[in-house]
Amino acid sequence: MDDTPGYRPLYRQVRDILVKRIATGVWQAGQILPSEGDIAADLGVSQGTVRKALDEMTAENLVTRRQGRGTFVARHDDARILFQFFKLLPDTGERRFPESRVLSVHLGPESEAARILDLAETESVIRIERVRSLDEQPCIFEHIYLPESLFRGLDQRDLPNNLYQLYSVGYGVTIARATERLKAVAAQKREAKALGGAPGDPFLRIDRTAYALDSRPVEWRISLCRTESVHYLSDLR
Amino acid sequence: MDDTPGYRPLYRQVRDILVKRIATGVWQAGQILPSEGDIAADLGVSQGTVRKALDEMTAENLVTRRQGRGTFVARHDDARILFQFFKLLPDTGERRFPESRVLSVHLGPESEAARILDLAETESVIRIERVRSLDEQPCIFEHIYLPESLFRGLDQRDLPNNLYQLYSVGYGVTIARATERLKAVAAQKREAKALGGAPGDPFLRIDRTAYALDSRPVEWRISLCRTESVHYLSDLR
DNA sequence: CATAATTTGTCCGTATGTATC
DNA sequence: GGATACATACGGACAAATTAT
Repeated sequence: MDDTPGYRPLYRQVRDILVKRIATGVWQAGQILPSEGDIAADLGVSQGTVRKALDEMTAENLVTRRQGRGTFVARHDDARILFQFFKLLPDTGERRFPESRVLSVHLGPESEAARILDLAETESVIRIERVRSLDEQPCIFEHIYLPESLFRGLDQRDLPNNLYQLYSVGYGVTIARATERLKAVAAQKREAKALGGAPGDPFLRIDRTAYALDSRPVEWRISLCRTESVHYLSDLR
Repeated sequence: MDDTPGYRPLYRQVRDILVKRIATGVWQAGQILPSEGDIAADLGVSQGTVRKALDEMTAENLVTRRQGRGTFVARHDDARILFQFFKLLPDTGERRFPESRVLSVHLGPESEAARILDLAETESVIRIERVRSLDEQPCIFEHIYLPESLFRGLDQRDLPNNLYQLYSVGYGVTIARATERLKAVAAQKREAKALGGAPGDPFLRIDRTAYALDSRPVEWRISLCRTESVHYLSDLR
């Protein structure tokens, strides 16, 4: 897609400028952007060019546009998380947001996490363990790793269900996209017990790396799921 | 998305017309479309409107556009299948197309498949079983169900590795998108043996329904995967 | 409640750039 | 070089939705 860094179309340069303004907090989550015309005048380009830049950003889920109202910086509200980042659904019934119960929060170096998060091996990492439930039924055992440098003090907080909103509102870190790698594995004793299964049961293991607006990896997450009555949904198009 | 069927923007009406021309074989896979200007003149709209319609179709992987050359109906070549429809990758090394070995082909009614494919319960269904390998290592046991009415004679053919290309070239059925539901399950004797595992081993079960251009379900596929050294890749954005 | 102003959505036309043949 | 086709950029006009007056 971008094999010629020597030349970037104007609308893409505009996009980069707008993304940077969001990334650096000039425009914050939920806030309204200036109108297309104002941005165009500000940057000295045509309204159509701004429009194309915003169209791209809409496709990337970075902004939402509403006719007659304006363009808004996308928020990590529950609805968005649910559709964009939470792919585990009950076999029957509605898509729901899972309840979370935190088991532990630790702090210290962790070499594997450091490698994935692109940190020095000795850098401190926040490690969270929690169990998530759908319909009062525990079904996900989750290990989360964060660079402490980006989320200082997060380990002292009461952790909400929707972590990505906390990253955004509390630390100015916006998760823009993620990559998940799935495997089927045999349940360990501890996870099995927490989810009401038996050791050796087949569990779905989701290995997620999440990236911020500037494309840096900022969260590593391992989710072990008991998929008796839930499934992972993937749309191919 | 389409909550007001009373009004469709012009560019979307144009899109629908163009999709129908592909679906009915007026323009076939791999063929070049008329230029934007010619289509615009033909339909009596501006070139910009045709452009927006084609932009949408590009995003849906229905056509590919190449500057200086033209717009082409997307083909189900190996590269496209590999990226759009085959999400299972080796843990280390390159993305590769799996080899396939057909175990059996049967023909007859099958109530569960009929339900998913939206057929009458008595309608005949083609059922294919095959094993797929990555790097000489069998890792997928696959059950495939097709409506015989759409694919008459397919059960008598030599089945190629790339089935979607056969659907397209041989039967004019273009797979446009698919939905996959993933679970972790315990391996059955037969599947385990075929893939070199043991009964009870955790296998990844992929339940796929694939839809044609007109949004009708035309293929149901269950893939059981031994994910020892491969994983399912899902990009969230 | 009606009207005006604002903002995005759609549609059109034109000119120029870039890639391909 | 020339012809063709898509890509980019600009500008204008009207429609539809929302908000302020």
